[in-house]
Amino acid sequence: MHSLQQYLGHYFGAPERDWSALATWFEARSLDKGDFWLQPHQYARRLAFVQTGYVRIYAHNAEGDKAITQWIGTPGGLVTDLESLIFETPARWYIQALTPCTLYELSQEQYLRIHTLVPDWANIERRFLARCFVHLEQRVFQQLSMSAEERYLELWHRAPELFHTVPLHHIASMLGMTPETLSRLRRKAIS
Amino acid sequence: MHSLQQYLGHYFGAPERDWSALATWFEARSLDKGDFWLQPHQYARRLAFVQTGYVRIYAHNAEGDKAITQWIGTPGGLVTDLESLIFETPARWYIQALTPCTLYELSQEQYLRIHTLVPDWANIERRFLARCFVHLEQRVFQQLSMSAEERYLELWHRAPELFHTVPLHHIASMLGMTPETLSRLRRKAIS
DNA sequence: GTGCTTTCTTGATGTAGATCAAGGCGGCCC
DNA sequence: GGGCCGCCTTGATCTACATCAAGAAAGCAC
Repeated sequence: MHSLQQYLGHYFGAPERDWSALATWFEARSLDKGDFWLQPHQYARRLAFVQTGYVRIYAHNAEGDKAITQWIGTPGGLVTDLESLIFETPARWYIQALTPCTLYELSQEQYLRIHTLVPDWANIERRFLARCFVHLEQRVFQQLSMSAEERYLELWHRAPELFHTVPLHHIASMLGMTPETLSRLRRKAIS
Repeated sequence: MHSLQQYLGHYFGAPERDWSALATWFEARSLDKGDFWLQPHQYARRLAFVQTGYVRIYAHNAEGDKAITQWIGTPGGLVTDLESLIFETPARWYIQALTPCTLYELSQEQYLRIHTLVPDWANIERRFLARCFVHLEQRVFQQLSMSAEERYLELWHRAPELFHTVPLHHIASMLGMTPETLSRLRRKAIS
């Protein structure tokens, strides 16, 4: 468990800076398991750092018969619907607590005023958004270049705690495979 | 064929603005078919708009035995290695001309000075980077939720000109399938 | 605790898409 | 123009992964 200030430093790429002033702008909030933090057609109007617990970001496929988990937010992670927040459009993602959660929320208005508090915010935000982009670029590349087994092993090494904290079928969905396939790959990896 | 100013307006989300001053900061450059605009371990130090021609952005898989096309840059599109440009790290992508190309280049130094020319550049750039992020988010979602055939049809509707301007095996790679599969899907779609 | 729901596993079978191999054809170089 | 090479297609075969179905185990409500 770390402090909000550490999360800010980590996410915005300046861990040595004093983020305490900005940290006071956030508000704590808790979610029960299953609660929705956001649903499609709402407007995001806020972002949040996960303090404890796990949330999944998902949407339905075009046919509407399957829920696709795009991402699982973990402690220290930031969650929002970026498109909705920045462009003030209706959200496209469900964001739902997979476990009881505590979050630190920042409203859109406060977010847009960070530059009055942090002089070089424009530069920090630029690097933050670029980091997010590069991360997704990497994910696209993985999906184009790796097998289901390789994707599973990569996640297992990067975030092993996920596998005993959230339902495995959501992990399978995020990795682009069925729960059965994930189950078999796990058995294979253990032996 | 459109002007650089139109590309700027389109990419930075302000088509009505007068971009002529910034446009003078760009330099024209041409590439022959097969030329590399960037290779891994170089530093990007610039970005470019494609005026005419097509470029592919690719990298080798972990085993090093396959080249994975991440993206094909088309006229009006912007190409760079964002991570290398923003964080001044060695590039990870090859960027290569698939056809003879003309580009408009902007150096990293000029890029970092745009804010002196465009007062609300911070906001424009923020929206630009967020747009890029959302675009990749959509791509990840497509790969998680759509079949090879659906991905092919989606690209065919969105960018049909690609299919008669660049080698199909690069398109197949970008779509996450083999050239044989793309060939069979094309035949199926025609009939 | 009892019952119900959700999750996970396992096996049997099906299939989308990969791989392997070969041939045609068009562009391009000399 | 002849020859070569890159590209695309086609067929045969293979396999990674999906689907379908069932049962065990664990969590949760009451």
